[in-house]
Amino acid sequence: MKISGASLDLNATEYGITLDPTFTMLEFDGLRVLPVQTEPLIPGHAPASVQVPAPQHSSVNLCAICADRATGKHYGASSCDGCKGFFRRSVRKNHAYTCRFSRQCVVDKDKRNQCRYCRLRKCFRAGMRKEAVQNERDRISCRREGQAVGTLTIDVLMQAEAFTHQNLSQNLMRDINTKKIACVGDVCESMKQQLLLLVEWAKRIPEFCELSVDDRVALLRAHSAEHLILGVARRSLPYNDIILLGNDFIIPFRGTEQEMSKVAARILEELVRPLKELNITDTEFVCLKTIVFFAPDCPGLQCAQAVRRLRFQAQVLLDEATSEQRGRFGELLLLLTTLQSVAWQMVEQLQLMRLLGKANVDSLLMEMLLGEEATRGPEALQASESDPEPLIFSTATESVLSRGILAEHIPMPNFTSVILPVPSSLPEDPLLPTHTGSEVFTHGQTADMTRETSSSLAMPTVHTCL
Amino acid sequence: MKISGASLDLNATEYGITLDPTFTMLEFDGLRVLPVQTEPLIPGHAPASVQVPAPQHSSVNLCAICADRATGKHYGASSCDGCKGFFRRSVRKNHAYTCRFSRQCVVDKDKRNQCRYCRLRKCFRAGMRKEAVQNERDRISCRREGQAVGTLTIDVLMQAEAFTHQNLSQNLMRDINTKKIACVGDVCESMKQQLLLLVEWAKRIPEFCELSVDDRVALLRAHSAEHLILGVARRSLPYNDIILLGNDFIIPFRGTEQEMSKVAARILEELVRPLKELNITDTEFVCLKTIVFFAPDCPGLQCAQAVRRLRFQAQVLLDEATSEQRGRFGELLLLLTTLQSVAWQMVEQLQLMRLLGKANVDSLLMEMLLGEEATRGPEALQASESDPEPLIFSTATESVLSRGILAEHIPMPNFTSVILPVPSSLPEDPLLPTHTGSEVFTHGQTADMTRETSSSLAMPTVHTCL
DNA sequence: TGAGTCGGGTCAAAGGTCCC
DNA sequence: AGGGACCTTTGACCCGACTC
Repeated sequence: MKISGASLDLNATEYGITLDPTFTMLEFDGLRVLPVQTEPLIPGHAPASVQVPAPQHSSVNLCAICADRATGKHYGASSCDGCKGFFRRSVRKNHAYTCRFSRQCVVDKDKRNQCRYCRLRKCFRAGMRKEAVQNERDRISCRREGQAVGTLTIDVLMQAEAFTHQNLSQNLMRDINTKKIACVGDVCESMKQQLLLLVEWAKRIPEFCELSVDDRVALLRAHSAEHLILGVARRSLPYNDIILLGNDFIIPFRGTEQEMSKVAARILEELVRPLKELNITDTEFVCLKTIVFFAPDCPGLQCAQAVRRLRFQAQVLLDEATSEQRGRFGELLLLLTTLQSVAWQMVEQLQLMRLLGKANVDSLLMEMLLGEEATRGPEALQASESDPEPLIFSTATESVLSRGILAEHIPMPNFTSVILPVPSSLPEDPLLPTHTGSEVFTHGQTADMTRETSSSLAMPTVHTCL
Repeated sequence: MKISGASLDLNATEYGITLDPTFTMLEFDGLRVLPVQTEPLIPGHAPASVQVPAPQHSSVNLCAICADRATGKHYGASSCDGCKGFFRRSVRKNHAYTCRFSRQCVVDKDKRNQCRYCRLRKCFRAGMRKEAVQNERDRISCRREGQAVGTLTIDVLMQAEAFTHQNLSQNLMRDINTKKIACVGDVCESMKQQLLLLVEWAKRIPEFCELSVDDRVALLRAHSAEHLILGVARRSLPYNDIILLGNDFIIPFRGTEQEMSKVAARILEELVRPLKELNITDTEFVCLKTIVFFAPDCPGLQCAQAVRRLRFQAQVLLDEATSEQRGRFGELLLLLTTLQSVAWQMVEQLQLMRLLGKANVDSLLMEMLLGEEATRGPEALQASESDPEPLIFSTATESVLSRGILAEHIPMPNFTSVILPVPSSLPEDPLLPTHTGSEVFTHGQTADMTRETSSSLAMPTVHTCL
């Protein structure tokens, strides 16, 4: 805050009392030696117009303190740069000088640095006002400092994202009209691919890799449905009323299977459309994705506080990435409630279709989307819950219900599994060769990829992917 | 002028951590403007686009960035000449500033030159647009409108909120230990009270009253569960591990009925705890509530765009109410996904208990929370759906499932009802006499209130409440 | 039409920088 | 550890096209 209105007054008083009892700023306004010149200035016209006692080197051109060449009026007095700087520094730092002699030192160009007390006094007497010295301002120089609130950076997130998009440009090449309409099986295949990519994406975030295995698994399980929806919505941004899957199939707004049409319509209407209107950038997208990913309320999280910090960093990054447009940050964040709603509807739909035998849901989807372990049926899961609440239904339908919301907050039981090594930092080359990437993720080679990524076990689970 | 050499250091200490140096403000080019509204605003009324929390005097004359005297609207925000020039120079020269502190510097008349990063960011947040800065002297013929935020104000929201809290202080008087533990019936009673209060709250927002009846009903139905949870979380903030209902019953963290304990635990853990940590203010609370309320994705909404604008205004108000603390706005908004999750779990739990006969769910709860009309069973609702999708289950269990998520986006069929008059603007005295309020909402008089509020029909519905 | 608004621009006098 | 020559930024003020 403002220090020393008081101390400066004290300072001035001190000068006034010891030297010149009549010394005050107001009086100086009156008995100013130099003309106070506040008349309307004509632009381009020198302010020296009025008072011209001496022809050439009028006093306006001379420093009123030391008679050096003046560079203009400063703080109320025509002065040189030296006296200007001296006055500013003295006032800013609230310096208290003392005269070693009898306070009658000559202050001129040569001797102005011999007595700071007398120089400052002459500044005041020449009309300089301490009020004209402003607050310290921002630095101009371009040297950079300051550091991050956390370690999460846009760069890391963008690189992780780039990895999952090596097939995107290829898809864009092909005409959208030549793509085939997806059946339920195609959708499931695409989801599986994307979930594996999500795991790979996460593994490229060093902060994720530093978490415990259980927490990594918990995070991957918790909001995978949102990530699928978010990803598909982003991929579909360039098109109209068409959802483009990761394996190059499409879901049109109309004319698809009933089971998928509702979710598809909501994706297009409630997510793709707003995202189009916002014209979301890549930076914003990865921030949103990261915010969804580091979900501190995720059930069974051991280190929820660390996850909360990471999400905080991510949302601050998004805030900064959007700060040029009022309301944009909020609009993007509010899309997450919509995303959650659509994702849950998709999960319920999937669960329903699985129970009706309309969809062949494999173990990875079971674990990450439906929140169940592939090796067990829903009954086994229920039996393993520690909650003593009596079972209300024992039919498969209960599973639909409980998977939706209730069971989301039942911690998964740990089970032994093979954990593949996790990189402790970013790999030397975070991007796989483009060739491999585009080949692996092309439709028709899904099985290869699955086998490749989870090689040590026949059955893919989140644990084995890590 | 005042001297404040120490202020920066003070700030630095206060802010603590600092942030990423690589950030630049002006790296984006083609950002579009948000939910574009070109609606005709009342000329001459031009509400201050942004206003500082406190003053209610003519904020139109104050600079939205630094609160200096404004010289008019510049680049989309009411601002002073200094901020006008600063914004133009920054945009023209494509400056990239860096905050030396933690990007939450105070920007006011005295300190506006201390951090150009934070000043520029505040310019954007106040509504200034890069596009409004022209390159040369040639003017763009089309005189762009100043993007006014809207008519929603903190004052109106706070007054509406005050109405619903007339009984709060009374409750606080009584010792928390003397309160009784709620049974399921008490919870349902409390919910009904609170839902009626929600209707009254909404009716005190002029912008709500200007919507069509169908839209008003749709909004009230859409997120009532979230409002119940949000309200109960806020009411419980002063206590530890105890949920305080509106009718003065309590739900302890442990020792309540199984059906309620899970939801109660999540409310305490995932909502009350973070809200305590954030120490949410009343202003922030009403903004959050309003954001939840004006849900543009709400099914069956005719005028979704208007609702979107209102939510936009509300989130900008929240942003401004939180702008002094970095990350706070985002943390508050992210609580809404948690709120949604908890609310849905509560609805499923309630649905379950209703089906099991454990809870006596009356018609208002049915309509607002479970999304069904009281006069019909679930079968009737399904039969009225226009969607030709074949029924999969015809048991009551299907209803549980579909109510959860699927049916949320099935538009409710219209039905004739009695509509009580809606005030077209704020009533002369927006607050009912305290006497009436505190009596009506005291526990034990719920039946009276219900009868009073929906007097024209024996059966309360949202329509009749309006 | 004439006052009001909001783009543009200018430049005195603030500021900061950095070698001495 | 200042001093001061030299450069940058600020903002009060003005102009002019356009609107009401």
